[in-house]
Amino acid sequence: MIILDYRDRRPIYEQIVERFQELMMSSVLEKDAQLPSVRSLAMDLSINPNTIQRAYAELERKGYIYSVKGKGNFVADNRSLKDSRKEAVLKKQEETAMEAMGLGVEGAMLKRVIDEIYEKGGKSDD
Amino acid sequence: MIILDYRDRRPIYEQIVERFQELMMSSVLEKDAQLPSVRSLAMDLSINPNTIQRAYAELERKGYIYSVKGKGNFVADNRSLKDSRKEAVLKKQEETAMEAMGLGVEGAMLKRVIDEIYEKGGKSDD
DNA sequence: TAACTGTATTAATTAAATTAATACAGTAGT
DNA sequence: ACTACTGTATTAATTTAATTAATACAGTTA
Repeated sequence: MIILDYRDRRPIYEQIVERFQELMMSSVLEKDAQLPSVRSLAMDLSINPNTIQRAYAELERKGYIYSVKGKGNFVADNRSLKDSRKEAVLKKQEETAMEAMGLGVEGAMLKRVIDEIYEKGGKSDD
Repeated sequence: MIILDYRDRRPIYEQIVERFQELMMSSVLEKDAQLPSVRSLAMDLSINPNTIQRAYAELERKGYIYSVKGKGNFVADNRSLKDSRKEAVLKKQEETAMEAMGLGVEGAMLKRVIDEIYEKGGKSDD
């Protein structure tokens, strides 16, 4: 479920946070699903439990999970988080378009990429 | 020309590298333009010259600049680098579209963002 | 009670970025 | 030749953050 990249210059706990966010935002992990326990995931990844603890604390701080002492960590209601994510994606789209324009890439080219992705995904919107 | 963000968790030298890359990819700095000297930029930013040295070494390694001992550092011929950047931007566009699709954002919405950016930029492509 | 779960805390270790202090070498102008 | 710039290289010290280690305490479940 989680794969660490030690060449990545970002800290381990951050990689873990991001990976779980992806799994939750893409609905692979759904509301109230239980995350691996701090100690078991630490064993799996061969790292210190404190590092998992830190990652989970971060996920909770951001509202992605909630924890119940003695029971475990669980995926939070993430509908509002998905909405935030949508906004962030649109901002990312703006940045991409800005840079593309600066490089002389035509807008039509970007649109073509979008069409390819959405066709593959089985969706059609226009 | 360069502004450092000390809250940014990325190292200073990396911020400097990225900022110069932006300036060169957007043609604000053109081929053979001279960069500030190692020592003067270090003074301006109130940091150690070694840090600038490292940033410039990185820029040279990546092919963005060339250095002439005794004279200074200069913007390299960056036509091929701009081509690489175009490819990277298209890849970024793919990722954005993938995530957007996963979140249920319609492709038409992404295209609308693109149109807005390109209109503002004075360009028209379709 | 045993075996899980999460949380908190403090200290030690590790790794990387940054600074500091030099030294050496090429260029340009006087 | 001298001065004042430029880049490059090197070594050590400092600083900061991530990670590990070792515990302790608390709630859950059977």
